[in-house]
Amino acid sequence: MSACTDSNNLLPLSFYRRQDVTLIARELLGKHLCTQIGRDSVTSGKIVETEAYAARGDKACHASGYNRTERNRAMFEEGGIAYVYLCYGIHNLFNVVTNVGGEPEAVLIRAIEPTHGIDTMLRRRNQEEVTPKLAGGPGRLTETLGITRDHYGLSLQSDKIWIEDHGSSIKSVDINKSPRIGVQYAGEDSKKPWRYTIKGSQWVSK
DNA sequence: CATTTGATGTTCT
DNA sequence: GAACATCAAATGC
Repeated sequence: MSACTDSNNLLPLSFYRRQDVTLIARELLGKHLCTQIGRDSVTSGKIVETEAYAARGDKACHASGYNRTERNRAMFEEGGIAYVYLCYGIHNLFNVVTNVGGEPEAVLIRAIEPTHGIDTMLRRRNQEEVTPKLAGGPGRLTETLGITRDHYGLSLQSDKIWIEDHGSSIKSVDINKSPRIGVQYAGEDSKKPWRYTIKGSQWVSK
């Protein structure tokens, strides 16, 4: 068993295939994102920051208006797979595809609190000690976990990337809601409070 | 400290 | 050719 804890904790496909992406984004807080890449040990951390995106009524979404492109094709699939894309020519950003097929919605994972495989994560990021810079921010997080576009479209029940529920759910009162980062181009939709963080966590991006 | 800039490569117009 | 769901290093106080 290569999982960081117990495969009984694996998030089921039914979690991803629900119709409310902002609910899923909030419920992903406190879950554990895990990877096992190549011959490296398992690396994982607790999700502390997410953002929701939807094709319907959200100009910030890559699939806004149900516009199909080569890049966003994974978002049109059934929920429960990875949508990874290159941002600013440098960074791979990792999203969880949600909802049913043909209804493109996704949750961008923006920060984790590192928990397992610390040595491997420090090596990947060329860091000496664990700080919020290690995995706080969507580009840092993928580098820390070894996620690249090679994992585009990969199932989140695969043995490379998966998400576990360790039983803690974050209460609504403990979630901060704010506008999403870097989406001014979306006009009015940039004001939607679809960025979610765990209140008081030192691990969220700055 | 805060703010600016340079890096980098797809995608879409 | 412009824009881009970013980051680290350099510069300005």
